[in-house]
Amino acid sequence: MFVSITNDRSLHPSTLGDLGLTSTSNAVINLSEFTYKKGTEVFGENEPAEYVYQVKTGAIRSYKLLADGRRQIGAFHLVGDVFGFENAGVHRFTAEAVVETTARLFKRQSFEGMATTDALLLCDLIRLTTRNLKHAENHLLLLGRKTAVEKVAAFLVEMGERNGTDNIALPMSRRDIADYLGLRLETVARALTQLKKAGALSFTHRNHREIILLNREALARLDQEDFVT
Amino acid sequence: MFVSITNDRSLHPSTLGDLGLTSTSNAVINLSEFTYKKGTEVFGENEPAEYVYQVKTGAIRSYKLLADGRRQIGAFHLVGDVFGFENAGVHRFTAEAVVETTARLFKRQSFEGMATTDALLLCDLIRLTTRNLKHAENHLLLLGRKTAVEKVAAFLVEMGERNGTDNIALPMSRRDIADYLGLRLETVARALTQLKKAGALSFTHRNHREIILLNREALARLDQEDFVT
DNA sequence: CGAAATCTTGATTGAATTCAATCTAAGTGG
DNA sequence: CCACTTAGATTGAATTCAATCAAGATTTCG
Repeated sequence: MFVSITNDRSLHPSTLGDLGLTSTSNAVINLSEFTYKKGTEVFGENEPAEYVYQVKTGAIRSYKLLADGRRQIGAFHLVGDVFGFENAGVHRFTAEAVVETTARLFKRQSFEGMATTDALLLCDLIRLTTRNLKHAENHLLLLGRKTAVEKVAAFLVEMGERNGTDNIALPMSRRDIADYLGLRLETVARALTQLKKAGALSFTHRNHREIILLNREALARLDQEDFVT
Repeated sequence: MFVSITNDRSLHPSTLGDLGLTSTSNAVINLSEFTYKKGTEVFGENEPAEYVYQVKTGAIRSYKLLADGRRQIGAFHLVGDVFGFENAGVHRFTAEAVVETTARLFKRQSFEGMATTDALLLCDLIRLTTRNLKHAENHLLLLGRKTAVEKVAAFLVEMGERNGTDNIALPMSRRDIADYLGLRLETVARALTQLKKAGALSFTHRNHREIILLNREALARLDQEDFVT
C-alpha cells in the first residue's frame, strides 16, 4: 500500500507471527514463495490485489507515475516487510524488485473470508494500515518542507534505523533514492558528497553499491528533526 | 490522522451513519458539540487522543512542524469529515480551526471498548484509515513530483470534488494552501493568476476569500493526472 | 476612518535541475 | 587476462523554477 511495514519485533509469535500479526486465526493459508528478478514487476497500479507479500530476501520499491513518466516512490520494502495488502481489491501503486528478491505470498481471499469473524486479526490489519499511514505522513513533511541535504540525511537515518545498524549497504540506485525523495539523481549524489565532507558518513568500500558508515549525531544535525512540543 | 475522511454518501444510514460508519453497534456514545474560534487548536501533536471529531461547520487544518517553523499541512477537514481518530493513543499532528468551526466529539474510549467485539465497526475503522492512507499517497506524488501550477490546479480540483460543485469558496488563506502544497504563498498567488489567464478559473467575487468558478477541463489539462495503465 | 491583515505583483536571488562530460565498477567475449 | 562495452555515479557549468525580498493594493475589522 505504497508504504512499508517495518519488521516489528515486539509482536507476539503466533501462527501469523511471521507476518507481523498477533491473531491466532488459522485462516491464513495458501503460502507460497516466489523470486523476482531485478527490475521485474510484482504487481501494477490498478491491478486486482490477489496476494499479500512479505519480503524474504532483497528489496521492493512501490511507486506511482505521472503521465509523462515522473515517478514518486512511496516506500522501499526491505526484508521482513509486509506489502501489497489492500482494503479495496485493487493495488494503488506499482511494486517492483530493486534487486533479485524472494517473497512469500499469502492469498488475499484468506483475509477476506475471516474478516468479519476474527476481530483480533482485524485489529492487526488496522495496526498495519496505521503504520503505513504514519510513514506516509512523515514522508509528506519530508517531501513538502525539507531541503535536498535534509532529505538525504533523513533517508540515511531511516535506512539505518530499519537496518538496526549504522553500517548500511543500499540496495537501490541513486535514481531510486531520488524518486523516493522527490529529487534528481545528481542532487542525491551531490548531497551524499556534502554529507561525507561534513563527516556525517563515510564509505567503507568505494565500489558502487557501497557500504556506508553513518555518523548518527552529525546526520541528526543535518536532518531537521520534526518539532515535538 | 493527518488526512481527511471525505463525506461518503454511499455509506448505509445507521446509528453511526453520521460518522460514516456502517456498524450498527450502540457503543458509540458521549456525543457532544464544541465550537472553535478561528485559529484555535483542537489538539496538538503528541497529545493523548481522547476524542474523535466530526466537522459540522467550518474547516480544520492538520499539520506537522519542523523545529525551525516550516509547516506541512497534511489535510483540510471540511464539513462532514471525521478526523482525530488514532490507533495509538497519541495524535500524530496538530489540528487547528481554519475559520470558526463547530465539531461533534466522540469519546475515544467508546471505540476501544468495543474494539475487540464488534468486527463490523473494525471494518469501518480499517476503511477510514485506508481512505486517509490513499489521500496521503496521492499527496506524496503531488508534493514530490508536481510543479507549482500543477499543485494548485490539483488542489482546486480536489476542493471542487469534495464540494460537489465547480463553485468553491475557499475557507483557508494563501499561506494555508501554500503549506498544504509545499509552496510559498506568493507562488500560490502567482499560480492562481496564471490559471485565471489560462481560463481554468474565474473569480465571481473579488473579495479576498473569493468564490472561484472552476473550468474542469482546463484544470485537468494543467494538473498532470496520475498515469493509469 | 485608520490600522492590521491578506493578497498580488515586481525584481532579484538561490537551490535544485538540466545538460554535458568524465569516472568507476562490473560485465563480456576474444 | 586484457580490451571493450555498458550501467551507474560523480562532478562541472548553465539554466530554470520557485523562493526571497520588497512594494503596493485590497480587504477586513476595530
